[in-house]
Amino acid sequence: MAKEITKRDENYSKWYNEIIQRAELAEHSAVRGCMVIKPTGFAVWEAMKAELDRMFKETGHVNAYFPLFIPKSFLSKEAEHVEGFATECAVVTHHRLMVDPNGKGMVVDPSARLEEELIVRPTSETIIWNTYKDWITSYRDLPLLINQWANVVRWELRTRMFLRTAEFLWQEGHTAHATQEEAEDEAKMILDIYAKFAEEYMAMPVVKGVKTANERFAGALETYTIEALMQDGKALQSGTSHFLGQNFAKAFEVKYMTKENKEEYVWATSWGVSTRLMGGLIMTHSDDAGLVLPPKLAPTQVVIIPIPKPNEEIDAVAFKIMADLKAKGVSVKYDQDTTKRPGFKFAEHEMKGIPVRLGIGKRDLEKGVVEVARRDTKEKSSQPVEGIEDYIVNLLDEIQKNLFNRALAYRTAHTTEVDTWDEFKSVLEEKGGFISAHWDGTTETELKIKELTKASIRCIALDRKEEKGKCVLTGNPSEGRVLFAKAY
RNA sequence: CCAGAUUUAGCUUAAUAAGGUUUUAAAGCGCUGGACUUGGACUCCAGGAGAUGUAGGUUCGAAUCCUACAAUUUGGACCA
Repeated sequence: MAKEITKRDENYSKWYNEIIQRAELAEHSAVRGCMVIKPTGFAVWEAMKAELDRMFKETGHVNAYFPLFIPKSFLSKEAEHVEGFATECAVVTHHRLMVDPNGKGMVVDPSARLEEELIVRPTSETIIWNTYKDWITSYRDLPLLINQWANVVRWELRTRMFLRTAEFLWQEGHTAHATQEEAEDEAKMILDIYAKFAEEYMAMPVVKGVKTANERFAGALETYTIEALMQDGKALQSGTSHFLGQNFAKAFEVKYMTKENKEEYVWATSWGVSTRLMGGLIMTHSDDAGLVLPPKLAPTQVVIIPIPKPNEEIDAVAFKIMADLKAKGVSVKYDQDTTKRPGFKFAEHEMKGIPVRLGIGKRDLEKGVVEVARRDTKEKSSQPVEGIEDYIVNLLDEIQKNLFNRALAYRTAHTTEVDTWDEFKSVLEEKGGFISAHWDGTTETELKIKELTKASIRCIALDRKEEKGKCVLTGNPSEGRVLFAKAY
């Protein structure tokens, strides 16, 4: 295996794939478009999941589980919804195999055809709303705030590790409310949770916004999104929260009795983030030396390396430091492998993104210090063994902040206001990133711009300032700027 | 799904511009055992295992040429 990985500015896609391989996050499986998430990668996902789950529960949501299979007829009950997913569904048609009468191996038993074909869920709105119909009869049953952690399948034609795979893991929240306002508030609150999670835990700055009609979830009245900017200047839609209005309630006849004894349709939301966040995490922070993980999500936050190899004296100090760190809630590993040299270990743990490395050698011990190397800046310093645990706790915090600030600075530097079409094209071509420009509000213009430049409207930022202007393409009046970018 | 590229052992690569001499497909790394080693992927000794993506075709003879399929990959179309 080569020592170095491909550099970001040489071939970003290749770099991304190599990081995943070398950091042992995931690998391709024997099934086309599906990946194996390896223990290291899954540990990061579990850390993300644990925090998100906590945040959902804190705001009154509960977990449940709905079936993997959805009767085909369910999917077609909401017209826009089915249209959005029809082209990427895996369909179960049979339930039995038999020995091939003409040869070796197994074939599908033609007599075992299902009466109604089943769709492997691409998302669960339909099966869930079919269920909610029975659960909701009174205003007393509302709001209904349910989340599920599940896998879904979307038959993608072109896949990329974590960013777009045929099967992926996610959470999908599905809520029912008595009033429109309550449902809209729910969708926005979840967006806030997503943004908070992305920024505080993933150290990934995001723009909160709403999608244009064209980019909206199939079946939603409003789609809120968090958009992040990757190091290659492309945007990543990282989480979405949808206000579904009464579309699904009407399609599945979900009505409740108000206090006034009147029958009303409920108001709905759905929202989700997926293992795609892993892709965002990798691309936001990592560098040409490998993966960089923010301390709050790193399965191992500190690694201790004995130089040149473990001995009694070094072990004693290492175990003491480990115990002190563990007592402070820091996850730490002591690399006692005697078959690898320190230099190899340094590079290996850098590749895997461990935030802090401690090196302990005889010379260090004589001086009562250890070497502390931080992954984000690659800076090294000697620190006294005495009180090292407090130093590390602060350092982890500092690294977490630095990663966020660094990513934010990148995004700020790569968000460009443009007012002319020529400028739009040249910035997109030469610099990339978000382009903040006026848009006349029509789908027609949006599609035209996409056709001409491949840039789409990522979102209309929630905090954008009102500002009269002229559409960058058509010159028609505009109420404010929107964010354009090429996207994953 | 469209266009291009790729596919030889766990990984990386070799096998003359050209199908054939000992091609009985070669090697390095990794693996196993040992030595050495106080700061960046060493070095040395010993050991064992391992491959031409799949299916056809051309040929006296195919890793090498052709076709199809598959997977991967880059760019695109499509896509919450």
